[in-house]
Amino acid sequence: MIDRLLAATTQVLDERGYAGLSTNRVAERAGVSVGSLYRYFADKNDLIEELRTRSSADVLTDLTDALTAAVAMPARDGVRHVLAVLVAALKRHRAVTTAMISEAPLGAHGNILPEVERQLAQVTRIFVAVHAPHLEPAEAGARIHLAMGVTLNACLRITLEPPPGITEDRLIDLTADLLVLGLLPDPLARA
Amino acid sequence: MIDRLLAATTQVLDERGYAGLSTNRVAERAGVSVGSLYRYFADKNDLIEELRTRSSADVLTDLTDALTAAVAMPARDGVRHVLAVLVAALKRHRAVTTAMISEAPLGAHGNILPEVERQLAQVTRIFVAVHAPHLEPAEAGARIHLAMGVTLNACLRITLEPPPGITEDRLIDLTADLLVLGLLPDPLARA
Amino acid sequence: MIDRLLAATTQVLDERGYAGLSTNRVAERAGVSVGSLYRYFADKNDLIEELRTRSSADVLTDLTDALTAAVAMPARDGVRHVLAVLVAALKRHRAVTTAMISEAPLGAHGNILPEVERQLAQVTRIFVAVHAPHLEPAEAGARIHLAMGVTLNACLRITLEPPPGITEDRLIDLTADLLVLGLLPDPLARA
Amino acid sequence: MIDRLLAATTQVLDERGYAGLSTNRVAERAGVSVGSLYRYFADKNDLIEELRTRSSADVLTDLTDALTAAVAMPARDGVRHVLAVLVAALKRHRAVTTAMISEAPLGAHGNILPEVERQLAQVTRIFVAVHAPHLEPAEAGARIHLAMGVTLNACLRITLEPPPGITEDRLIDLTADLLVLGLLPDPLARA
DNA sequence: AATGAATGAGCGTTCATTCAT
DNA sequence: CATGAATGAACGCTCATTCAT
Repeated sequence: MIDRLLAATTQVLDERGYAGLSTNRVAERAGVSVGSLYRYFADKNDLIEELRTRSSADVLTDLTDALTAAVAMPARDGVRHVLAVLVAALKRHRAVTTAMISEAPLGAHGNILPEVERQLAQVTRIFVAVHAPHLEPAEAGARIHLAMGVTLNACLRITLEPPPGITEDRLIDLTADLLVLGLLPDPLARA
Repeated sequence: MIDRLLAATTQVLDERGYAGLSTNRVAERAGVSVGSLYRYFADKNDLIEELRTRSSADVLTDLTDALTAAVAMPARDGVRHVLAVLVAALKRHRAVTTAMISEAPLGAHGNILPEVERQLAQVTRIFVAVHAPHLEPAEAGARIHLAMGVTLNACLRITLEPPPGITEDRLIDLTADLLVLGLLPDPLARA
Repeated sequence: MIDRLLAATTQVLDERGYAGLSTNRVAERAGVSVGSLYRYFADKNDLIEELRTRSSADVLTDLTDALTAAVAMPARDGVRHVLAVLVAALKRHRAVTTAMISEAPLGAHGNILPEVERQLAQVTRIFVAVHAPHLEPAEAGARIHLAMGVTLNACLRITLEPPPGITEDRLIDLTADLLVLGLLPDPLARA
Repeated sequence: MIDRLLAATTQVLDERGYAGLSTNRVAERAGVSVGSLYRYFADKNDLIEELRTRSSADVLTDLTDALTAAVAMPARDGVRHVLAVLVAALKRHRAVTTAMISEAPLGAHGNILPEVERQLAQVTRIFVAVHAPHLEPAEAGARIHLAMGVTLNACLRITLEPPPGITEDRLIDLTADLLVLGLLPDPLARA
C-alpha cells in the first residue's frame, strides 16, 4: 500500500508537477481512498518526506558502492567514478529530483541532497586525510564544504540542464579535475 | 504604495515563507486593502516578479561595479573581489533570496540568480579569453558553465548556511582559488 | 445531496433572485459545505444547468403527453389542451422559470424554453402539414416561428403576470383561437 | 457629462455584454472618473435605468408618430405600419435591447418594453373600441393584453433572431394579420 | 465639481484532513 | 482496515461605492 502510494506520488509529480500534487489526486492515482493514505502517512508532508527519503536512500546505495570502489583508485579516477555514479543515480530519479529541487518549497521539505551530501562529506574527509594529511582540520573542513557544493551543484546541472555542445563525460572530467584541485592543495598528492 | 506592498511581501516571506505568501496577507501586513494591491499589481505573480526583479537589479548593480573594478586587478584578486561583493549583495537580500532560491517553485518564477549568472558568464567569457586564449571554445564554455555553478552555489552557501569554524573571508579565498584553478588550466596565467 | 442542493438553489433563486445566487449561499441554504456542492457539480454553471435541464425535462414530459393527446382532437381543442398543460407545467416551476426566463443572462445559460419551443415546433409542423397541406414550406415555417413566439409568450404571461379581471381559462381560449387563426389560413380547416 | 456616460455605457454593453458592464469601465470609457459617474447617477442601477428610459423614450417617439399615422389608415394597414416602425426602432437600439432583454436580470431592471407596451395598449384600446365596439370590456382587455405580448414578442424576434428563408416584410405581414385576427373578432370590421 | 486611490465584502473555487460507516 | 462523503478555512481576485484632496 505504501509503495503504491509512493509510486502514485511520483507519477503525479511527473505529470502535474509539485503544484499539482494533492493528496486526493495521489490516492485516486493509487487506486485507494484518501482515508487510506492518511492511515499510512501522517499528512501530506509525511508522504513527501517519505518519497524523498526513499529516493535519497536509493541514491545513497549507489553512492556507497561507488565510494567503496573509489578508495582503491588513484585520486582523480576515484572522484570521477563517484561523480559518474551520482549523475546516473540522479537521472534515475529525475522526476523526484526535479520536483524536490526545482519546485518544492525547500524550506518545507529540504531536498534529496542533504543526506547524500552528508554521506559524501564523510568519505571525503577520509579521502582528504589520506591524500593531504598535512592540511589543517578547519581548512580541510571548509574545502570539503565547498567541494560538496561544487559536487552536488555540478551533478544537478549535468543531470537537469546540461550545457549544449559538450559531452556529459567531458563535463564529469572537468568537474573531477576541479574537485581534486580544490580539495588537495598539494600537487604531488594528485595522481 | 508599491514600495509598501513590496516591503510587506518581503516581511511575509520572512515570517511565513513562500507557501504562506497570500495576497490578502500581504495587503493586511502592508496596512492596505487587497483591492489596493490589485491596483498596483496585475496579480500575485506580478507582485512576486516585481520583488524578484528589484532584488535582481540591485544585486546586478553591485555586480557590474565589481566586475568593472575586477578587470584592472590580477586574476585571482579580481575573482575574489567579485565573490566578496556578490556575497554582500545576497546577504542584503537574504529574505528574498531565501524565499526565491530555496522555496519558490523555480518553474513558476525562476529565481534571482539566472540574471546574475548571465551577466557573470558574459564577463567571465572575456576573462577566460584574455587569460587563457588558447582554450578551445567548447572547452571554455563548459568550464564557464561549471564555474557559474560553483560561484553561485558557493556564494549562496556562504550567505545562507556558512560552515562553522571558519571565517567568511577564508571561504571566499578558497572559492576564488578554486575558480581560478578551474577556469584557467595554464598555471602561468594565474597571477 | 444533489436534490438537496438543487432544492436549495431554487430557494435562493426565489428569495434573492439570479443575481443573489452564490455557491456559498446555496450550500449554506442546503445545510452542507461548499466543498460538498463542488463534489456534485463541476462549477456554478453546472449547478444552474442541471436545474434548468431538470425543469425543462419535467415540462417536456407533460408537453409530450399533451401533444400525443392533442393529435386525436379537433384542431382547436388540441391546441387548447396543449396550452393548458403548458401553463400548468410552467406554474409548477414558477421559481426556476422566473429566474431563468426573466433574470438569468440568456447568453450564459439559455433558458428553459428553447427546448420546449423546439419540441413544440416539431409537432406543430406536422399539425400544419395535416390541416393546411397546401401552405408553402417557407410560409409555413414563418407562421410556425411566429406561433411559437405567441405560444410561449402567452403561456409565460398567463403564468407570471396574468391580466386582472379575466379567468385563466378564457385567456387560454383566446390564445388558442389566435393560434389556430394564425397557423391555418384556410377557414375550412379549422374544426 | 450624462450623455457621455450613457454613450459609454452603450459602448461597453456592446463590447462586453451586460456581465462586463462595470461602473469603473463605463467611467474609463467615458473618459471621466468613477467619482463623476456617481455625481450624476445614484448607483449602477440608476445608470442602467436611465439608459433604458432613454432608449424607451426614443422608441416611444417613433411609436407615437406611427400610431398617429395609423389611425387614418385601414385597420390592417395601420397595424402593419406600427409594427414596421417598431421593428425599425428596436433595430436602432439593438445593443441596449439585446443587453436588457436577453442579458440583464429583468427582475432588477425591467426592460425597455413595458413603457412601449403601455403606450401601445392605450392606443390599441381605442383602435378596438372603434373597430369592434360591441366587444365586452373584459374580453377586449384580455385580447389587448395578449396582443401586446404577440406584438412585442414578434418585433423582438424579427429584430434579434429573424428566422431564415423569409423576408422581414413577410414576417411583419403575417404578424399584422395575426393581430387583426386576434383583436377584431368581427370579420366585417377587418378592412 | 471632479478626481481616482482606496476600500472590503463577497465571489467561485480548492484541498488537506476527518470520521461515520 | 478501508472507504469516500463531508468539511470549511483559505485562496486569488472583482467591483460598486466612498471620500480626502
